[in-house]
Amino acid sequence: MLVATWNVNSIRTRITHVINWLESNPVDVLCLQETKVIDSDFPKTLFEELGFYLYISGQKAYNGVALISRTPLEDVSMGFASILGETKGEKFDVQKRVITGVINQVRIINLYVPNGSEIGSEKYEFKLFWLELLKDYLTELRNKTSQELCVCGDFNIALEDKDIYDPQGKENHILSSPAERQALQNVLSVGLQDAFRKFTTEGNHFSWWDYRSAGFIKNRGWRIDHIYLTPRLYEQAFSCKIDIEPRKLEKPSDHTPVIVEF
DNA sequence: ATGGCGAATGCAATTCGA
Repeated sequence: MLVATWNVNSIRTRITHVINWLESNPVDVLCLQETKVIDSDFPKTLFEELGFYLYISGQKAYNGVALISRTPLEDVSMGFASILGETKGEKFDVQKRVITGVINQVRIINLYVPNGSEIGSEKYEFKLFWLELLKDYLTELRNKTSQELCVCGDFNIALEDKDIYDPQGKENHILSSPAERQALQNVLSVGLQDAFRKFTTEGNHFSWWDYRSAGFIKNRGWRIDHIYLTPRLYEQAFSCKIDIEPRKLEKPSDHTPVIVEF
């Protein structure tokens, strides 16, 4: 089975790139982030014409996640509240950042982790708290089902220095501060491993490049889009790659897809 | 240190992303 994750930075702007990519990259499930559109305006038709099933959770202008699947998914749900209950999850679900569904007894979880803006800001504190809630969400799913988890998305965190083009001084930078890394490590402690790092240990592999200052041309990138797997699935994984080709196109997303095969 | 680029909103200029 092939599962991919891609922050498209607006599905309406990127629709042609995504459709073309799916035609040459026959994945079973594609996890999209930053669709930036309300559900009624999501461009479904082109996907449906290719035979895909769509599960979407969007909002106006910001955020938004979607699962594009070749076969129907089971037990689809949106947001933290669907798993953690209204009192714990509800106020966080105003921002559409979480969607999950099951295929072949594997639970795909598609996440758009908050960016955090600046260290110490209100949004930074929100990001750290959101990650605590994510741990509860994953713990609950681990405890109440025997499903293996495939946790995909834009995590907005570079976990190691080698995930940054120039890590010097980046401990004071959003996406790589010690508190963010610790928060993600805490999430992973529920029993998740980085599929990409099973196959590639060296640095200089990135999934996001800034539009500004010719970030991609200069390969000034960050690896912030990840696929994490529970142990049995991790054992079964036989490839995990970053496809930088879509980042070379006209009017690209600033992120590029990551694909796992298991 | 700052700003740079791109998208959405809504129709100019601002907010947000990472």
